Amino acid sequence: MVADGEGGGWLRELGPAPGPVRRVPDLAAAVRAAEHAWPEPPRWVWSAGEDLYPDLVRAGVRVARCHDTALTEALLLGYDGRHGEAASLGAAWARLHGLPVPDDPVRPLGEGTAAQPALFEADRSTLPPGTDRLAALAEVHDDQLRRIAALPEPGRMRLLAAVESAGGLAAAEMGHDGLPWRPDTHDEILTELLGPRPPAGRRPPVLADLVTRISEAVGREVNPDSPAQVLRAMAWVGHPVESTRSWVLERVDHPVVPLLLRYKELSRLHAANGWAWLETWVRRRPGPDGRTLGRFHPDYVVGGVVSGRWATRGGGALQIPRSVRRAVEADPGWVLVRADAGQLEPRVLAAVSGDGALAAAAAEEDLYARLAAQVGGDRQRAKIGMLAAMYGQTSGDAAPLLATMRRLYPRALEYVDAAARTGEAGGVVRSWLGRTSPVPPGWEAAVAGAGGERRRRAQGRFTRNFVVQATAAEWALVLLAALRQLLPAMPEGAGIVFFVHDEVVLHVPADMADVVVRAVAGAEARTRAVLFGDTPVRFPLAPVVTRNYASLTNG
DNA sequence: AGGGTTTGCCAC
DNA sequence: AAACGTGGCAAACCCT
Repeated sequence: MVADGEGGGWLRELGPAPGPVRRVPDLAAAVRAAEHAWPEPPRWVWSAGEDLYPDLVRAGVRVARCHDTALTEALLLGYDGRHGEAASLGAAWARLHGLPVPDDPVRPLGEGTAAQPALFEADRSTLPPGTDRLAALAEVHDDQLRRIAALPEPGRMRLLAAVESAGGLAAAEMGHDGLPWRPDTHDEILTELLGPRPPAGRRPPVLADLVTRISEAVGREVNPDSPAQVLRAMAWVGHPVESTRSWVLERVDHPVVPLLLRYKELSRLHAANGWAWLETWVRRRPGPDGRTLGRFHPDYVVGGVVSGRWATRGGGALQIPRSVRRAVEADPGWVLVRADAGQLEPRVLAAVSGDGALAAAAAEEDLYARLAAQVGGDRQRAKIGMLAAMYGQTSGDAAPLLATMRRLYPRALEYVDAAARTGEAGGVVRSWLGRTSPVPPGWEAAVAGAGGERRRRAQGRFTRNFVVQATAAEWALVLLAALRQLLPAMPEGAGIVFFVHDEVVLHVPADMADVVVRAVAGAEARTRAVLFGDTPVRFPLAPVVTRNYASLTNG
């Protein structure tokens, strides 16, 4: 599929017997028809779903599957150690023809709730003018299939490309539907904690009061937003500190400390998720009973993190603080279905390393409790030991615990230790499906000079964590893809509305909650089987039906 | 005035 | 308890 920038486009069936080029005046209508007319929906090949699919979704069209050449190109380049090279259709095509490779188009930063651009607006393919875009796309697609087939494990990369592409679909759909967000509840939370909303640019009353009390406690004017001024203030009152981080201040016994900590907490809320955020990111619409309903529309970036986790552009969707989650509430007559994969990373390590003892613990609902029994300590210490093994922590409490871990879970520890050694030596490691770690640019020079040994160890911690985090990220991608397939037909706006690393939230009519919960369970089973076959490791999702997000959030 | 860097905290 | 992985983001800071 190629769009013409005016709502239409060109289609051509690929495969053993390629069909003719079809010019269609209404791309959305043609896609909708194809999704229904064929015995099985097609796998759409397109050059950047990020540009195309949001427009289709806005036009009311959803597709079952796709092959996104930009996302796939980035995976294949990364596999070859070429992270960061341009991955657009124009770039891939130029490399095939030995031509100068254009940079990828720069995407605008998050646009908040501003009006969306016109249908199928931008041609960001970066192909030279006059190039037959459909032919170029087919050529790049062919080439990608060949490169995948030539890999040592083609099936894994084929799966990774498929779920990365499906992630692109899910991201656009979630961004469109949005997370149900009550502006009135958010405003109540802010007013409770900060006082009434101040005029723009002014501090809310509670913060202004704290500034006064902080200055009084110190004996001179202090702007608590300025780390430099706070450092000077602490020295002035006889408690010099090396930084103003809250865990450093917490250890200081002086009356100004509680005031500073309270100020930090509240000013963070005001700056990051205050009234300005609410205006920018939550689109309001009238609801029943005169209430105002809202939607938070994150702009997800699939594969935006080296490990394959998603990022977001603007709005901070992956860091919604616990204090405002009460504002996330299902519409009247609807419910939220929330499912998060508890202890995902140690379970992933158990599955990929094939460590029998760790897999036995990972067969349980509470992995850490089982670990504690095996380690002969308490749950908290077992958890610290496991995290230390995956993050490469060596100081503090971790050292003796690590020795125990090495003895009890030799294969699991060897798996991450080997990854760390590879990283320290400047090598690359790969996730279960083949996502590949980057080597920092200028590596040889960086490790040759002063601080080189520290750089090596840092890279070792990165690759150690990469093999686990990147595989956990693809577990989540497979889950999203499976869930998209297994969900029943639902009314407009219902479905997956939020995703953060190891957690999905669905917003559905209340009478569909049961069938959705079953779909989640089915998606987990399918994900486990597709990735790890008949492993004993479980990935408990424990889907919960609720009206309010906060009521089920830990902590 | 404007851009890049530093600091610190939020999430997983 | 505090230096152990991936990020986004805002305000202060520093320089041109």
